[in-house]
Order: sequence, then C-alpha cells, then structure tokens
Amino acid sequence: MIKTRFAPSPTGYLHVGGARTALFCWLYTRKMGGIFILRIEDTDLERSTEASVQAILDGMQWLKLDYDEGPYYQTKRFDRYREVILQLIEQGDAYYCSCSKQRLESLRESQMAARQKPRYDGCCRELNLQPDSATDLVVRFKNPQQGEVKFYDHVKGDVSVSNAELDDLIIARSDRTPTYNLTVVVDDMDMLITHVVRGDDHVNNTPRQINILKALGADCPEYAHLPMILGDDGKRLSKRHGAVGVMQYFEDGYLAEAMLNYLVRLGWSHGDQELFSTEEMIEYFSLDDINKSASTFNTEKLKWINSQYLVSQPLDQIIDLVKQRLIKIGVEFSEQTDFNGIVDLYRQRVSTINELADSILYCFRDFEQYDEKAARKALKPVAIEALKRLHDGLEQLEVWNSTTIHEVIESITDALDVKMGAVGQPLRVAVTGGSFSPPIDKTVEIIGKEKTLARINSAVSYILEK
RNA sequence: GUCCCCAUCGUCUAGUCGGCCUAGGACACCGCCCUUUCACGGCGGUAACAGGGGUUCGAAUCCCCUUGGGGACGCCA
Repeated sequence: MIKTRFAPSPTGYLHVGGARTALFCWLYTRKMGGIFILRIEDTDLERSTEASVQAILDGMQWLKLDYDEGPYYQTKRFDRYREVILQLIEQGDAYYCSCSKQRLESLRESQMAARQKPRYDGCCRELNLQPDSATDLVVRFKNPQQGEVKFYDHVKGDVSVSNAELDDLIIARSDRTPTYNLTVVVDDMDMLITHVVRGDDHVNNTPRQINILKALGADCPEYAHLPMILGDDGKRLSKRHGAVGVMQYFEDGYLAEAMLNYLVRLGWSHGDQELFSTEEMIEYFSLDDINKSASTFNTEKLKWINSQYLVSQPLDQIIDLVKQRLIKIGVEFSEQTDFNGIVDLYRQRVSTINELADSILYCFRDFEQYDEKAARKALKPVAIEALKRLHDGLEQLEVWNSTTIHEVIESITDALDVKMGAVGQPLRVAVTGGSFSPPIDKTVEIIGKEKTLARINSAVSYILEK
C-alpha cells in the first residue's frame, strides 16, 4: 500500500504549479489505490496565514482533489520535532551553533568572492556547545563529510550529490522552532510516506533529507520531482504572469474539468490523446512517463480545452455556472426565459463561462448602444424597409418559434428580392446590438416577441435619427 | 560564482530503450469548404530534432564537449 502527501506551505494562494503537483500526486495515489494526505507546512510563522490555508483548501475542492487524511498542520507537531532534534543532538548527529548572522553573512560574501559555493564552514561543529539561558543557539545537523548521496528519481532518473557540497544545515532556529528540512523528514517518516511527489525545486533538498533520514534510521521514500511550470517569458510562474492562483481560473470562467485536463498534459502525455476524463487520467497515469523538462503555461490552449468541455459537459452544469455568473454581475433574469435553449445555443461559440454570460446579456436586459461597426454596416437607410416588414410580419405571428420566424424572414427576402443577409443582419443588430449571434431565427425566438418588436422599432428610429 | 537538472515546430508534446521519421498529433496562425452573421465542424498549409564532435552499416534516439535555459545555494518552504 502506497502513501503520498501534498505538502504546500500556506504563504499565498494555490498556484497552478502547486495544483499540478497535487494533481500528479493524487493521480498516482488513486491509480495505485493508496492513501493521499494533505499536510500544511506552516512552520514559517511569519508568512503563513489562515487565508492561504483556506485558498489551498478551496483550490483542491474546486478541482475535486480529495484527500484521505488531514489536513495535518506542522505547527501542531512542534513537540514531536523538538523530541527528534534533541535525539539527534544526543546521538551526536546535531550540535548547537552560536555563529551570528553577521558572521554567516560575511562568510557567504567571502566565499562568493572566492568563486565558491556559499555554505556553513562547520565552525561550531566540534565545539560541543551547550545551550544556556543567556544566548540563543541554533541547532545544526551534522552532515556527513565523506561520500555522496545517490537516489533514484522517478522522473529525473539517477541523481547524485557529493556530501562535500552539502553543509550543516540549521534544523532548529534560535527561537527553538524547527525548520523545513527537519519537519519534512520527521513527518514523512512518522506518516509512513512511501512516495514523495513534489516540485523540481526540491531536488537539491533531497540529499540533505536523505542524510537526516539515515541518521534517524528511517527508510527513504521513493521520489518523483516534477518539472517546473514557467510563464510565457520562460521565467518561473509568478504574479506578473497574470492568473497564477488556481481559483482565479474559476473566477475567469474556466471549468474544473478543463483545468485538470490542461494541467495533466503539462509534463505528461499518453500518445496523441489530448482530452482525458478523470477516470482515463487515473487509468493511464504513470510517474515514469513524466517529462523531465519544464513547460510553459499557455492560456490559449487552456481556452481551447475549456471550449471543448463547455460542449461536452452536461448542459445542467453549464447552466448552473452561467446563472451563478449572471447573478454575480448583477443580471436579473426571469424564470420564463428559455435558459437551457440560450445556453445550449451559445456554449459552442465561446470558450469560457464568463464569455458565455457576457454574450447573452442582451437576452435579459436592453443593451445601451449598438456595436459601432455592426451598426454602421447593417443599420443603414436601405434596411428600413426590411425592418418595417419584419416588424409587421412578426407582430402577426400567433405561434412564436424559429420555424414560423424563419418563414416570415424568408417571405420578406422573396418579396424584396434580396439575400438573406440583407434582412437577417439588420435584424440581428437590431435585436442583439451586435453582429454575432446564433442563427437569427433562433436568436429572435429566444428574445421573445415583445422585446423583438420593440427593438426593431428602436433600430428604425436609430436609422432615421442619423 | 559553485552544485544539481534540462534541451524535438512559437507553445504542449509523440518519438515503446538506433533503422518503419523525407519527424506524428494538439493549440495558435494562414488558406479552402460548410454557412444569412459569429462560432462548431471538415480539409489543407507554414513551422522543430540548439551547435560541434564521436560510436555505428545506420542516431532525434547512445557517449563527450560547447551553448542556452531552469533550479538550488536562508535562523523560507
């Protein structure tokens, strides 16, 4: 039985990189029938916030990445970490260090100047310092000085680092709180984690963690380090790349299913397949198929995937989301409106829920002005005759549906001996305010007789006033 | 700077451990078709193995170097 964890630190929202990590970890666990746990790494008291914890929870819930245990909070395990730190000191694998931050800083500077890798020089390693109440000492792990650390990574392959590259890292701060590399190790050990799936940025921490694990006599988990997701400029994803918080995509009108599908294809693939249901992802997923190189986040493709899901997901789901969106932007809509019809007509011509909501606004409230280009092209004096006839013809309709409406339009094109566009397009602009909409007969049907007639009249006066 | 990692179309990628690759798919882009508009859809097109050395009968696939990119180097995680 395998056991994995997603271990974000609550110092901001759940960004797309984190979401992808969570997804891969979750997929692997579900495929293997293991246990997936959520662990909040909040040992940085300064930067961790409750709002961030909530943002992470929200993001995972939106994406339906459910966990079997947790969330665990590291701040609730400080006693345990203290215990392990003391144990390490006792067995001679850790020691107190009194070096000041200033000394450390100048040490770093001189090492950089000498073209060396900045690292702690082991000044206090053999001093056998003891804590006393007057001074604040940190605790450092006594990293082995010989040999090298090798590990197999499911995505990177074999990785090895010489111990000479590693220094004695701090495992307890002067305020006695534990640091990241210690807490991860203790938790992974205590929680019996079998597979660590995390971002690429942790490969360098892995050898250190393995050394601590060994000092503790624990077995090493298996590792899989996921490549980073970069912004358009090839740099690591950050605020300036736009919507990096995963919930922002919900706000922007993307479907969770589409987001998941986009994310799963970033660094992973199954032949030429582009669209995957969650079940398919689980069925085909494999850690060993993950790409080694970083990938760039591309909103265009996300949009395309979203548009695919907009038509393939159950209509009810889409309707629900569009309603939510309309309410959010303050639209009042009557229950009489054929909502299903409208949404169904529009879902295949937009790529987000928000776009869909925006493009059907004219059905619920009168638009304030015509789209300039559309009006210039379609609302010209020559259109008056057609619009007047449309008004009269439509007014007489007893049965209001796309077929009867179509017949009226056709009779006018015949009588005037013009093409469909000469009648349809002015009508479209008159009733929708713009030049794009589903087939005109359907559009008119949806808007309803009353609004249609009123808007045709407005269009005629608009032309006359010009 | 030092260490670790990476390198196929603009982007995401296929490339079953060397031959079936004159490198395939998808997004985007450009044509054409469908169409009363806008989309969907269909068909077609432009576009890549970073460079240089090897190994081999044969390399996108293996090795080395160069270059480029990313990551790490915190009393952050």
